[in-house]
Amino acid sequence: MAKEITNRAENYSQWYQDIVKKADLADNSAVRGCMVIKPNGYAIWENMRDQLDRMFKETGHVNAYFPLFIPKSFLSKEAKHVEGFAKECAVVTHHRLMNDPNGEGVIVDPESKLQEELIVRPTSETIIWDAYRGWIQSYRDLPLLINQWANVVRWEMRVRMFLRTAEFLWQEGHTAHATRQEAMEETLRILDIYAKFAEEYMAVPVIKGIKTENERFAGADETFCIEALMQDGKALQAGTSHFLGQNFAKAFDVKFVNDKNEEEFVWATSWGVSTRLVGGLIMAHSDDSGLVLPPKLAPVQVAIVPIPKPSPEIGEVAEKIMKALRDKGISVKYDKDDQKRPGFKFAEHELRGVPVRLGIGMRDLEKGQVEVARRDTKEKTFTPLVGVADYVANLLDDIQQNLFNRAKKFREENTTVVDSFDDFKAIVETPKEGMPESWGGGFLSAHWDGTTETELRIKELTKATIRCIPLDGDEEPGQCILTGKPSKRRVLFAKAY
RNA sequence: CGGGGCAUAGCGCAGCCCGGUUAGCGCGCCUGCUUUGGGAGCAGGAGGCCGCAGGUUCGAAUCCUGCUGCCCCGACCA
Repeated sequence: MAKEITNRAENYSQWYQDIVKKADLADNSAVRGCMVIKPNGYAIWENMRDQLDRMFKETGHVNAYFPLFIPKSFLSKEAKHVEGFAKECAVVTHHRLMNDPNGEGVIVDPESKLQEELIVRPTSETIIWDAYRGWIQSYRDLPLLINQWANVVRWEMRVRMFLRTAEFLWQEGHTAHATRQEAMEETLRILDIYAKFAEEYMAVPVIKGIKTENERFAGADETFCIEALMQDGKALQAGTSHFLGQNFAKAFDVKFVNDKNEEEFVWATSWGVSTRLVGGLIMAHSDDSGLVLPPKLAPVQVAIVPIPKPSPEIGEVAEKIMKALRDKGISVKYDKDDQKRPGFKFAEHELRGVPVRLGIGMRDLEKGQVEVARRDTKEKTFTPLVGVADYVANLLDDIQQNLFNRAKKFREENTTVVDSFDDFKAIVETPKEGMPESWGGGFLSAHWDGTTETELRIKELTKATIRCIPLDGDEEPGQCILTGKPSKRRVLFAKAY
């Protein structure tokens, strides 16, 4: 059939792409590395955005908007920061086009060269801290808790729908604080929000941790992250929260006067999640029939399919069910297309990841029941029409929980404690039965001597990197799996997206 | 940015090696009839500058050169 998708175990990345395309989430665009997010995909992002926005506001943050363009000179003010992003910046050099004198369309007007070139933001620390200098004088101006929803551009070599695109949508929080401790608390508060969002809304279990120096955000003193495991045994960094210390305050000369009338540099954080989360959501739950969405983020939570086709009787019942569901805040769609047969609609709603499908036929009406199909397990059952809204509401909760439990069980089964480099290598390199051919090996918990040199050597030998030093990891003396040198605790390795 | 593959109707493909009338097939689309509890059947119909630009030839989807885009695998990254 036209809508068939590649088997997940056969070719994971093709499977992923098939879902993105056939569930109508996104399209490739005329510009390499950029994508068109279609209504179906954008609706998922909107749900994510709305929930996160709520959580940010509940913790005292406000939204603002800073410019897309950053003067080139700003990037170089923070040495590490420029090092991190220089290789992937789009640069605006001119501001005008003109008709080609040779009649070949338009060309860049050479007369319109900018005095100072502009960088399309890869992230906004620099332009925001330049603005903050003017906003902050006293400790009474702090903390400054600002978030922005924006697009950013990072000129990536290799792109993948949602997971890594040249332009992507995200939120970036940029906060300013009077003390180191306050800034650190903010960094961790946001990390908790991200973890809660991932687990409770995306139904994706995450490990909270600290990045190694090597994986740290350019310009940060400390980077915290949430890491999730995808169904092909590879890790996905789902969100980062950075403790920036006074690096940007010093680079942009942002000082404040404390309550003892002393001048100090401001302490900072920044944090973000992006449309990458949509990619993570797809890879965490979906199956060979298509997208599987957690009810809390699904644009359509319930689809009602008349069997065999719409009729006044069925329509009347469907209306009643829809009203009852909507009264409970459940989004529902009545599929009244009379050209398509039920089987087609079933497959279509499964492909699009609708969590619950209700089927109503004349037989059901006679018996006063509806057929209920859940997307996560594909189980079907019948429930009385009376009380169907309560039944569905409970079922949605159950699906949400089941997806999380399933993903968590998968992660637990694919997290291995390793004590020798041979075992480590074997786990990373050995394909796993029933799993995609590109199996990444899952999470590996192992000892590491704490040096970047060893980290890079392990990456070179196995392609696995240190995803994080888990926050809840216990101190446990041991020996580095590569060098045998002493280690205080285990860290989490994986092949990563 | 390196290595490999692909580019033919909206989507998926055949044809190309070995050049030769109107370029095929499946799905989708349009019309009609019959169907209808898991991707309907029949009949008719529309839809193509064969990725782009050059070249070879009487003649190019097919051969040659260059370009562009996409995919896979590496290096880089969220």
